[in-house]
Amino acid sequence: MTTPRPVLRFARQHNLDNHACRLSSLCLPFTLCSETLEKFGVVAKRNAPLRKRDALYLQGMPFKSLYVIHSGSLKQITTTDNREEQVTSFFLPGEIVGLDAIGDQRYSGNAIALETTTVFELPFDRLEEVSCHSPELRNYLFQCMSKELQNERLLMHLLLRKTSDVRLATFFVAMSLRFRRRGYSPYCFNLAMSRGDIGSYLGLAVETVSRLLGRFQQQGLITSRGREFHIHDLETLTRLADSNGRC
Amino acid sequence: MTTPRPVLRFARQHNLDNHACRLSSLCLPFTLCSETLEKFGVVAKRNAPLRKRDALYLQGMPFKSLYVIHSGSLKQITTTDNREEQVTSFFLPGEIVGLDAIGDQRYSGNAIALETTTVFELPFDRLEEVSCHSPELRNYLFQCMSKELQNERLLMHLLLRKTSDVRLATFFVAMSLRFRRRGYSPYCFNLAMSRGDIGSYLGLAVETVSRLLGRFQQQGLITSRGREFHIHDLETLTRLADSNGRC
DNA sequence: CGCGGTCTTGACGGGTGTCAATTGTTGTGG
DNA sequence: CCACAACAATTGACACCCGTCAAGACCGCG
Repeated sequence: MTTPRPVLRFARQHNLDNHACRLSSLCLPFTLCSETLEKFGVVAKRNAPLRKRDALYLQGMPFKSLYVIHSGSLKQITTTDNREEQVTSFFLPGEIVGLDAIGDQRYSGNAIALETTTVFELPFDRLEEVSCHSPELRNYLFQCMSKELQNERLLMHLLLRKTSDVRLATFFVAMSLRFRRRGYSPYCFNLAMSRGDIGSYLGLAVETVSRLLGRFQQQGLITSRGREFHIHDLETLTRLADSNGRC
Repeated sequence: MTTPRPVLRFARQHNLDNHACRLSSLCLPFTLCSETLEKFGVVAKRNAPLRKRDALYLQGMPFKSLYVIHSGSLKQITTTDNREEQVTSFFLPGEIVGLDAIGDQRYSGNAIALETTTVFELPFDRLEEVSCHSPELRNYLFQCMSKELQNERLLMHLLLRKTSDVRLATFFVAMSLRFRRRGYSPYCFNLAMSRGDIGSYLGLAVETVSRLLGRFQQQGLITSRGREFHIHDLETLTRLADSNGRC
């Protein structure tokens, strides 16, 4: 038979030589003083683009670098002992990938490109070097991780006791925020992930996601054509996300 | 009427003078070289004990210090815009409290003592100073946060799609592990939190928790008398926690 | 002893996962 | 360029888990 679709092209892309590149074009979630940004930039290398379904890293690989998404998007999938696959995160442009790998020095899942995606690589040993002399950078990293930890904790614990519609509404509000923060329209965006990915991320069955999308559309909250989403009533969507869930 | 039970004694305890104290007696989740431990110890101050229901800090208070539990236990409760209260974490001896506050420089919930509890205070500005000259300490902090982030992410996303029995089994297995790591028996321990706290943490109704405890007991997996738990069959409990949930 | 809070147990209904069938979309090869 | 296969998304029917409400038991504490 024909060679199976090469899901992973990690080796290939890893052999390419990278060129140093400024990060000034990245709208990072926090503001950095230009000096710190500079130092950050010195460390960053631009990698060759990933194509859809390529892996940036694989679960269990030794941790070497953090990455910042330049364009495109990633999902992180963790496989449990049980052979269950679980989407644990989505990453959009400007967001830092791999923070959860520092702890045990291994990546905690497969990072898969959802579309053509380019990233900057931040070798962690270089980061550590630089952070010796730059308190700003050090604090920046601390803040990134702490914020993510806080978000994750609160969001997940909230979602645990909420109905599917609240979960999905929360998802859209969060996505809208992330796009707004990047300077894009918070009302109209493409989500490269599949319904199945969204379901896995939110702990819902694909069918439920699909049904809810239909209902939201019927209620005039959003319209979805394929993977393009328009948000018409962000306010009630937000109210729904903040609501008790079980009413 | 009599003065209402003083739930919060933060001010009182904060006015007491603290004395410096070694952390060597703490079984931290990761091993530190003695030199780093020393430096850590220089920073630590021992605080006056908290009584049950006292708060170590309150949601929204400016972040100043991390804390390490010496004895006792804490829960962290976050109140949403909606006046919903959500238990986001439990902290046992040796564990670090407050990591999720570094990001926005404010504590993200109320830290409430579940029993008489003593903590060491680690003023963050001192930590930052010391971490300038100690790569070990810096890395240790990074690792703590990263590990917690990874745990939280995977655990929560897994729980999202699991049935109540799997959630509770997971909770017990995790607790058992945490006690074992501290050198205590993984088969017999006291959990100072109420059923309601456990339910909130796992996203389950109190009644469900109670029913499940009954079922587990009936199946010979555990026995529970009040807040004292004996684990009889950790293996099947683990298998249950790792199972698909919906079978 | 009696009160308030915590825990347990029962009955009921709605939300959501599972299974199954259909349609739409993407990508590959003739 | 079309045909076909593989995959993704939608829609419906049904069962069952679990949240809600309600009542009662247990416990600590004054």
